[in-house]
Amino acid sequence: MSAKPLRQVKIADQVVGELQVWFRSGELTAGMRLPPERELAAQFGVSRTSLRDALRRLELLGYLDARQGDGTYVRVPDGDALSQPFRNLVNTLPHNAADLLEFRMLIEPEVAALAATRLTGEGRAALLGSLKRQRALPDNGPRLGHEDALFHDVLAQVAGNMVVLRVLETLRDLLRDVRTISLPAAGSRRTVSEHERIIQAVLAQDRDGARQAMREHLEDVTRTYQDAVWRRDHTDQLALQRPG
Amino acid sequence: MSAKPLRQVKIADQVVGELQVWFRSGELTAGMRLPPERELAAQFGVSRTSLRDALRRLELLGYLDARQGDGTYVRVPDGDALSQPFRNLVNTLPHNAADLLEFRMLIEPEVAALAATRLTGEGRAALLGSLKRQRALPDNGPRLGHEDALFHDVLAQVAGNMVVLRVLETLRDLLRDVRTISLPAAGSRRTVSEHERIIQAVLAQDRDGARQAMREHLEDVTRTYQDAVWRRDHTDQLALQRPG
DNA sequence: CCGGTCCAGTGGTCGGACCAATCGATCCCA
DNA sequence: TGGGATCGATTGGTCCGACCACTGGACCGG
Repeated sequence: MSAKPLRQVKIADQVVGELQVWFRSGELTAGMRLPPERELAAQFGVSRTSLRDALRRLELLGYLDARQGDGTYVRVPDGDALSQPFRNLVNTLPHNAADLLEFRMLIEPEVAALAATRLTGEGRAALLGSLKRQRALPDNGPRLGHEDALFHDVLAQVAGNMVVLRVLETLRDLLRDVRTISLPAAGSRRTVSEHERIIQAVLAQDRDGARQAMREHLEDVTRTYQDAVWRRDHTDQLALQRPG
Repeated sequence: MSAKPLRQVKIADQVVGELQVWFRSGELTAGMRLPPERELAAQFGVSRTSLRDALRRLELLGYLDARQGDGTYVRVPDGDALSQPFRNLVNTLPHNAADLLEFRMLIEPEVAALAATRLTGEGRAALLGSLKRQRALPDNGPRLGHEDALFHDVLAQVAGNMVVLRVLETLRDLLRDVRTISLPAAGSRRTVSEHERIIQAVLAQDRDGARQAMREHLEDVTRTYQDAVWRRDHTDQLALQRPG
């Protein structure tokens, strides 16, 4: 006679509910360590499987942080968790390099502009450190790609929006072909000098300058990439005709 | 000596990645049933535990629907499914809502600018149709939110970038509650007139004007939202002091 | 042709075992 | 005595095999 459950309530769901109640009671505050899984499972009267299921969900939503060999800690969800719908979306969508590149070109100049307005002492130090490491790089060495990614990451961090930071990371990951092709073609000297221009503008808190520098940098990367691809496709044709 | 892995990569994470590859290959379409868990686990060479872990994550994000006794089905996440797990997160932690609003403010002005440069006959018709419907709306009726979402969708469609379109859609879903707060506060007249200004700029293929109009519109929305929240929180305080 | 029954297959739950990472106490040596 | 290496207990991560709960469809009887 009562409402029929359209969806069988899973045990993990109930546990999630109980844990949320526990959270809201204020008894659990950020940084605290939860009891061990085996203990919690016994306490709730469920198997460790179901208990873990509940914990994983809360972890995915950013409320928990499980560390192997240590414990599970309470934390307050930040943009890291919120970025997941976007990351999954981009990862699931059919890959279209043009759309992804354009998307990045929409976002990142604004990120540079934001960074210029939100520069802190830490941010200044991080940017200078990145610049120093980039300058010390050997020409076209294998670490250029890594430092390049790191630079963009630091910049997004200075901008202070975790969601945007993670989304940009995902975009870069999906566009790694672009990087491996266009970076060597551009050469580390050119890349680093373009980065330097961006950094200088941010350090000067020149909002428009930072945006413009980043825009030109990305346009340059895109152009180099397209040229390199065009050249590769055409030399491939020639290579087939040559021995070796 | 090499980079230290800050986060141990879990098996379920890898499986999620492989499933995402499968998704975007187009081989899996909505409504399809996945192979049984036992079979999939064998196929990926992992235990059923880890495989289930991956499936549960994709289920939480709205990409899968598991039915006991039947099977696990592929689905395209609608706004509800996608935003529901995260809605609490947005509503209870203002910092997260701010990140999302800022993210939107980064993207959408550029989308408006893009739309202005890529306007086609179809796009013109769609925008005019949207404007007409918006004008015919009763003041603060229930359909205002719907038409508002539709307007932004049409605009992104005119801009012609599928990735950006879907990202903005997700953003709006996550911010749904924000909209229900700020829209009535602004009133439909003001909202529609701001939309109209954007549409006019796009129709005139005025790139900078469209960007600027959208930026001001979003700033207005954000300000209205913050005011409304501030007022709500403070009237809550007063309500506590009053009887009833 | 209809309705009920039964059964194979599927996701959900369980318990136990072992692996792997971490922390901290302990021990050893300079 | 101080510092560093070692080892063990603890904890989350993974695997396995079994069983439960539910569903859809085949089968059967009227």
